[in-house]
Amino acid sequence: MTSLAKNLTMPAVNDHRPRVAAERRERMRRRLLESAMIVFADKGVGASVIPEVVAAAEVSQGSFYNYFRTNEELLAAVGDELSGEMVALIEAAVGDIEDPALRVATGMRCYLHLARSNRLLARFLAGAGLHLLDQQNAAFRYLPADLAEGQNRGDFADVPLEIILDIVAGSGLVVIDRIARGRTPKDYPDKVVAALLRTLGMKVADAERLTSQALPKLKPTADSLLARAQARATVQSSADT
Amino acid sequence: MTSLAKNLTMPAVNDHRPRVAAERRERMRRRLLESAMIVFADKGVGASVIPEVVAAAEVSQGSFYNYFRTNEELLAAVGDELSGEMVALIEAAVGDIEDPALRVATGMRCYLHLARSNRLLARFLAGAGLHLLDQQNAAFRYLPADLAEGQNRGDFADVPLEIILDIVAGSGLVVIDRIARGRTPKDYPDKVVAALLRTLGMKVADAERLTSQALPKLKPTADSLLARAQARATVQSSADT
Amino acid sequence: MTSLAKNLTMPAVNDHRPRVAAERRERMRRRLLESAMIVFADKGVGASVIPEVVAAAEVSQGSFYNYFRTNEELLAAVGDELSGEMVALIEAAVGDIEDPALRVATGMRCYLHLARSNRLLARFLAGAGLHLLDQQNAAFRYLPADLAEGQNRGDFADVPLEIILDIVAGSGLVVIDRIARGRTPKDYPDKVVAALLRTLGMKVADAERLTSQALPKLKPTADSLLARAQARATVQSSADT
Amino acid sequence: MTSLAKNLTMPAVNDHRPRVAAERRERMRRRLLESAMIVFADKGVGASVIPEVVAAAEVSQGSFYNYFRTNEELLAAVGDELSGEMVALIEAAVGDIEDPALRVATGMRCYLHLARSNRLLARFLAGAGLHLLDQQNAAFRYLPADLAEGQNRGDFADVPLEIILDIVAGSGLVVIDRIARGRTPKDYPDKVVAALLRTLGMKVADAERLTSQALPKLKPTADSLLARAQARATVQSSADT
DNA sequence: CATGAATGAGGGTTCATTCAT
DNA sequence: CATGAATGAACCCTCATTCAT
Repeated sequence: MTSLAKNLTMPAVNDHRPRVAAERRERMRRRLLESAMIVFADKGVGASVIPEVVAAAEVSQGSFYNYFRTNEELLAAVGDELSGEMVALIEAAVGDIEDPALRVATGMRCYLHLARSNRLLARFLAGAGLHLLDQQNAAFRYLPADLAEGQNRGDFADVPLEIILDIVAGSGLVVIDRIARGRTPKDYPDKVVAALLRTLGMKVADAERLTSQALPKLKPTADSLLARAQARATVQSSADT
Repeated sequence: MTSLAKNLTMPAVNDHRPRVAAERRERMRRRLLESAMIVFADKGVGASVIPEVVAAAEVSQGSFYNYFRTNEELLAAVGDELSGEMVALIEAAVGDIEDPALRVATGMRCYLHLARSNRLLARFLAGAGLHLLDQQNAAFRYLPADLAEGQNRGDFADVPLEIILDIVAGSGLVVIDRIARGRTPKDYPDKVVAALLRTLGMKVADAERLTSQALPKLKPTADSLLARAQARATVQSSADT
Repeated sequence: MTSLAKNLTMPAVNDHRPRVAAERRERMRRRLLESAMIVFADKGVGASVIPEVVAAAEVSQGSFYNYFRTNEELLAAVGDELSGEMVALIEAAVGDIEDPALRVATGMRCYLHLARSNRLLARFLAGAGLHLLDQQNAAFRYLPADLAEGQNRGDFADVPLEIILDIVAGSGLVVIDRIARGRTPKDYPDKVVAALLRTLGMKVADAERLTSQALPKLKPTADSLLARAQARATVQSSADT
Repeated sequence: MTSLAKNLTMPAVNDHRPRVAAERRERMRRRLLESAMIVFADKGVGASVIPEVVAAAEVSQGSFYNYFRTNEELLAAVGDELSGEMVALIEAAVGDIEDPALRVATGMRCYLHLARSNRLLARFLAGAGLHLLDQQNAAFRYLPADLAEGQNRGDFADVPLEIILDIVAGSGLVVIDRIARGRTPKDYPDKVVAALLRTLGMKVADAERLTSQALPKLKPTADSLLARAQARATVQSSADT
C-alpha cells in the first residue's frame, strides 16, 4: 500500500492519534473484562472484585473507573460479552436446522457442552447464579419461539411453556454448577437435555434419539473473551501449582 | 438423706436458675435467627449481614458473637432450623401416602406451596441460591429413595435418577425465585410438579392427575421460625410503607 | 477428737460456715493466681489476659471481678506472691552467711538458678520486663545494704553503688530472658554472677572463687504458687503435644 | 536519535511526575514514622498504636495501611530507621579510634549520651524493652569483634564474652529506662560504662581513665527521624502543659 | 487518559466490665 | 458469692471512590 493509497482510505494524518488511542482503549477494556471474568469465576459475583481485577489486569485503580463505574456495570459487561459470544457460536451451529425439536435439543446441548469444555465459563455462570438469568441465558432469546413452533407441529405435548422455561433455566443453572465443580461424564449434557425433552412431553425413546447425534465443534475465535480468559486462567492456575 | 436434711444443706433447691437462664438464652437465639432470616431474605446469602441482623434484633454487636461466630455459622443455623421445620411439616403431610409417585408429587407440591404461602421463606431460599442446595433442600433426604421405589414399580420410566435430582433442584431454585419475586398463579406449583413428573417419564395425563388432588393444610406452629419471622417481616414491611 | 474437744478448740458451731467460705475463697484466689501466672508467662504482661485466665481457672467471667478488678491488680498480686516466695527461699539459703560478698554472690546465684529450674518463673519474669523491676526483684530489698557492707570491708572497690544496682537489675532481666528462651548451660548463672562481682571491682580470680561453691537446694513447698503453677503448666504443655 | 526526534516522540519528557510522587510518598512515610516513634515511646511497644499514630499524623486510617500492614511492621520500620541513624552517628564518632578498648568505651558512651540528649529516643528504647534487642541495639553489630580484639591485646581479662554481651544488653536497657524516666546526672552514662569495663576485667582506674575523655558531639541531621520526631514531641508536650 | 496515593465508611472481632438471677 | 449473658467501646482491616499530578 503506497502512502497515497493510505491517504485515500484513511481520513487524514492527524486522525492517526485518535485511532491509536481508541485501539489502546479497547485493548485495555478487554484486559479488564478478561480479568473480571476470571475473578468473578473465582469469588462469585457477590463481592469485592475490583482490587483483584485491577491487580490481575495490571492496571491502576484509578484507570478502572475510566471504564466501569460499579461492580454491577462490570458484571453486566462481562455477561453481555459472553452472552453475545455464546449466542453467536450456538446460532452458527443450529441456525440451519429445520426441525424445531432438533434445533432446541441441539442448542441446549451446545450450551452445556460449551460450558463443559470451558471450565472458566462454567464457573463464571455458576457463580453468577440467578443474577444473570434473564440477560445472559442465551436460551431465552430463541427458545420461546422454537418451543412454540415445536408444539404447533405436535413434536411437544400441549404443556404450558412458561413453566418449561423456568425448568430449563433452573436446570441449566444447577447443571452448570455441577460441571463447574468437577468431573462430569462426557454425555452428562446430553442426558440432561433428553430429560428436558421429556419434560416437554416427548417419549423417552424420541428424546434419546434427538440427543444422540454428533454435535458440530464449537470453537470460540482466538480473540474472543471466552478463549482469551480461558487461556489466561489456565496459565495462572498451572502457575499456582 | 431426708428432705429436711436436704433443705438444710442445699440452699432451697433453686435449680430453676439454670433453667430460666437457658430459656433466656434460647429466646435470644431465636430473636437472632428471626432477624437473620429476614436480613438474608433481603440481602441474599452472600454478604455482610451481621450489622443488620444486630440492628434488627435490637441487640449489641458484642452479643451476637455470644451466639454465632461467623456469617456462615449463622446461615447454617437458619438453614438447619428452616430445613427441620419444613421437613417436619411435609413429612406430616405425605408420610402416610403409600403410592411413591403420589408421595413424590405431593411432597414437591407441599414444598412449593409452602414457599408460596410464606414469601419470606421464598425470598430466603431464592437468596440462598446454590449455597444451601445440599443441606436444606428438604427434597434430598427422601427423594432418592422415593424415586427409586417409583421406578421399580414402573410408575416412572427407566431414566437416570441423578439427572432428575439435578433438574428438580434447579427447577426448585428458579421456581422459588419466581415465587419470591412476584405474583404467581395459585396452581403454578402444581404445574411445575406435573412437568417434573413428565421429566420422570410419566404421561401428560397421569402427571396432571397426580398433581390435581387437594393438598392438606401446612400450618407452621406459632412458635416456629417460619411463623415468627414471617410475622415480624410482615409487620416491618407494612411499617415501611 | 471428740465432739467435746472440737467445741473447745473451735469458736462455735456457727462459725463453721464463714470459715468454710473463707477457705473456698482462698482456694479460688489461688486458682486464679496460678492461671494468671501461666497466662502472663505465655502472652506477656501487656495484654488481654482475663479471658484466658478465667478459662484456665475454669471460673466464670463475673467471678473474676470478685477477686481482682484490673489486669494490673492481677499482675501485682502474682508479682507480690512470687516475690515473697522467692525472697523466703533465698533468705533461707543465704541468711546465715556472714561474709557479705559471699552472701551477695550466693543470693544472686540462687535467684538465677531458681529461674533456671522453674522455666515458668523465668518466662513470667522475662515477660514482665521492666514492669516489675522495683517490687518483685527480690534483690533490691537486701542488696543495697549487703553491697555497702561489702564495700566497707574492702571486698568491693569504691564504686558508685546505684550504678551497680542498675546493672544488676538489667543483667538479671536479660539473663532470665535467655534462660526463659532456651538451653543455657548449667553454670551460666554462676558465670553471670562472677561477671557482676567484677563489676563491683573484684579480681577475676576472687569472683570465680566466690561463685563456684556448692549451692543449697532451693525447694518451693508443694503449696506455693511457684510449685503449683509450674506443675499445672507442665501438665498442660505435655498435653498439648 | 536526536534530541529533536526525542521531543517529537515522547510527550515532553515529564518524568518529573513519578519523582514528585515518590517524594510525596516518602514524606508521608516519614510523617508516619515520626508519629509512630512518639506513640511507641508513650505507650510502649506491645500494643495498639495504629489509631493513635493515625491521629498524630493527621492521616486517615485507610492511608496507614498503604504504608504498613501491621503493628510489627511499623515497629520494625521505626527500629530499623533509628538503628541506622544511631549506628551512623556513632560510627562517625568512633570509627577512627584505633585502640579497641577505647573504641568500645567511647561507642557505649556515645550510645547512652545520645539517649540522654534525646529523651524521646530513650523512652522509645525503654518501651521497646526486650523486643528490639537483637536488631536495633547498635551495639551488637560491632561489639563482639571489638571485645575480642581487646581481649587479644590483653586490655580485657580472659572472661566469657557471651556473658558480657548479655550484661551489656541488660544494662543498656535498664539504664536507658532510667534515663527515660527522669533526671540523671550528666556523667551517669560514663559511670555505667566504667562499670562495664570493670565487668570486662579492667582495673578501676583504667576504666575510669577510658571513660573520662571528652566526647565528640553527636548531632543528628535536621531531616533525621531522631531530630524530627524529637522536635515534634517537644512541641506537643509543651502544648499539653 | 493513566497513575496511585488519600480517604472514609463499613464490616468483623475481641475484650473489660456490669448486672440480673 | 458464682454465674454467664449483655453491653459498648475499641481495634483491625478492606474497599469503593476521588483527585492531584
